[in-house]
Amino acid sequence: MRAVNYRNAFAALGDPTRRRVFERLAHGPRSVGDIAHGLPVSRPAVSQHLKVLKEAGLVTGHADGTRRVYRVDPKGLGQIRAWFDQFWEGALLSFQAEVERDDVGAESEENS
Amino acid sequence: MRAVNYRNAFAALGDPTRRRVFERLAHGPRSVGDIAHGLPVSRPAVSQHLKVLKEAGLVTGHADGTRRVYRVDPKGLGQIRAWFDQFWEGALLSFQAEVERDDVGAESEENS
DNA sequence: ACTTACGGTAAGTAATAACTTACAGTGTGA
DNA sequence: TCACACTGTAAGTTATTACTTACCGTAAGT
Repeated sequence: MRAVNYRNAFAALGDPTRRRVFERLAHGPRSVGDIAHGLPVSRPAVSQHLKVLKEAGLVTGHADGTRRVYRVDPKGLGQIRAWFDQFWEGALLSFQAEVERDDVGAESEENS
Repeated sequence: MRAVNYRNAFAALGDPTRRRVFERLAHGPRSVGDIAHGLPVSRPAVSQHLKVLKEAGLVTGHADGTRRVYRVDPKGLGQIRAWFDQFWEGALLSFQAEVERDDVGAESEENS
């Protein structure tokens, strides 16, 4: 059995196409062919993405006739959110503490 | 000017080592060598990870003597959170309409 | 039973990226 | 100025992975 942690979830959502698949599912349950229709990849590719998303605990799938209907799994979503929230608070706090200590008004550094 | 979207952020946090670097920064600003000390990768690897995190808008870096001190960028964090929240609500609502599942309590597994 | 629709899996390929060592650049102290 | 400490970058290697086509199993309609 897979880990179903935020670890895999982040890796899963890291891929653009896979994130696209996930976003479609957020609008409601959909079949595989339905998801693939409109995406620039083949249906097998979508199946593989769904497999990864499922193992990451982000989606669940159940049979409906010959179709496979997938939907977002709120449990997996909650795990990422939990990890992120712990982060959000901690990082924000330690940042605000810095701001108050010495003035950090200059955010001039940008990447190339 | 870079996109600084949640897109790059997810890809950035997808890598375990890079996420490790990011987590260290959440405890407070640190120098590159400080981050690398204790990680199973070389210092140049950490530098490369920091570059990716910076381009993803997740961290910022400023010079302090010969050291480079990095810290978490709350702006980048906020962008992911915004994307995630929009998702969280929408997906959860359309799902809760169907069934009432249990919450996000189950989190115990580890791997590798 | 036959045919069709739908989707998961196998196998193979090509692009990405995470890592290494070697080197260059910059700031600090004697 | 010389030596040292710290870090970013270059170049190269290796493992991962996202994608393709081909195939197989299963469910529904005729």
